[in-house]
Amino acid sequence: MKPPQIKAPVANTLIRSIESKIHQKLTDSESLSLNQLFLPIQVGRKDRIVSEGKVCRTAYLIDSGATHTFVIDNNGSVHTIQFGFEGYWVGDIYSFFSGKPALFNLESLEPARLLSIKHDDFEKACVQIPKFETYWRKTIQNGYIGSLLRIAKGFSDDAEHRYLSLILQQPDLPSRVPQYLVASYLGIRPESLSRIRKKLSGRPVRKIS
Amino acid sequence: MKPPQIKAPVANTLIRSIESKIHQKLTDSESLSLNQLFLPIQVGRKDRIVSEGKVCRTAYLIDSGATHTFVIDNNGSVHTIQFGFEGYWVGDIYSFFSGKPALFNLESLEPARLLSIKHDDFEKACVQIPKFETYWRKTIQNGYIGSLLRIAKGFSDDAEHRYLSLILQQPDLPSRVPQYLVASYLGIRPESLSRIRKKLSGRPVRKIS
DNA sequence: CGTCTATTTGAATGTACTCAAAAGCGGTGG
DNA sequence: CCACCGCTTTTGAGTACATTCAAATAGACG
Repeated sequence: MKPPQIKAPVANTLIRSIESKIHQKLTDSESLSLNQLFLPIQVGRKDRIVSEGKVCRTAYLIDSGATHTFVIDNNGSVHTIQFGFEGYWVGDIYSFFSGKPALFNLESLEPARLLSIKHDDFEKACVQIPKFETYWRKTIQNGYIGSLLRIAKGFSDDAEHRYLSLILQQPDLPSRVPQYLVASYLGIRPESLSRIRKKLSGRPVRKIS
Repeated sequence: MKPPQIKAPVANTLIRSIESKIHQKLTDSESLSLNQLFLPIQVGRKDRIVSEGKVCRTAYLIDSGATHTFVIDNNGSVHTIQFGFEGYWVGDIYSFFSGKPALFNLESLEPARLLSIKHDDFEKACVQIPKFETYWRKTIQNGYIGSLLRIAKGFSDDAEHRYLSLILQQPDLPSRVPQYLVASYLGIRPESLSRIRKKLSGRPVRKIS
């Protein structure tokens, strides 16, 4: 529950992420200030980072590793909202900003290094470093657009097409994420994804020798 | 294509929207500056405001009326991304910020009055009036959270439950939006929604046994 | 190696879809 | 005022895709 803190300096994943998104360099002073506000943490495999129903006023930028954000429905089924990889912001944005109980769960899929920032420090960063605020606005705008597109695609395409366009966009996803979670992201059952893959491969995956 | 401009002063829908969201009052000077950046426009019924594939660097705050944002898939079917009512921001956020062709279409459902702002003026507003920037960040954060929730709900619930929770949240929606568009929002065909409604109406809320 | 989890496969079921047509509703003009 | 027209909603019959339940197989890890 309480991940060990790391003493090592903040990786420049954060700085690189900001500079590439706002197309500007940060001054050394700005980088230093930001580094002081972020705290690197290390998590293991399948560690729960945020739990639905509990307040979490920390946001995380993934330095390395992978995570998934999900909800659990009345039947106990997992539904993946988002996978996170290097450079992704994860956490429960609702709880982070409102201070109310989180809507989603966040877990690591593999050992991961996260750059964490508390809400108060986040607000400070926005005030002290305007470039950071700009960076955040762009980040969240992109996230919003992405989720709208996902809604649109979810309607237009059947599961097979959704799977194909997913692995087209993120070819390494199947190798980093178990298949049943990919299914939960696509909104189908693991069995259905298995059948879709079988159909796409044209023959039983296993019996070719 | 080119809606008539209105000479009347900007309604205080904008000011009220900002003040209620940031929990602060605007000064007269701030209100005045904002009013100068927004241009009210009037559109009729079923007027196209933004078209997929065309750049639209204007955003709209609905003063009165209703809109819908949608995509059209390969089969020519309409899929509703969002309905807009009084106080909602509408437009293609992707095109607005990136300057690239819009991903979505925007149409009025009934005659509507919109407060429009061009991208350049939007940027000015963010710089000149920090409260506006805060307001915008909260607005877009809420939009993002809402779309994530919609994705989550879309998975967990079947069409009947999605319909029920929709009319629970927005009871007046069926009276303002044609049923086939409600269906397109729920991700089902009009025939299916008709059957769902029939089933729900045919079944008493509480069966006497 | 054995255990646990993940994936695959089979068979029956169900929900929403397609295609087709009828009925309802609202507005307009004769 | 009524007849007609276009659009929306309803209904019917057959179909497709994904689900559920159940079980076998494959893989990962200690």
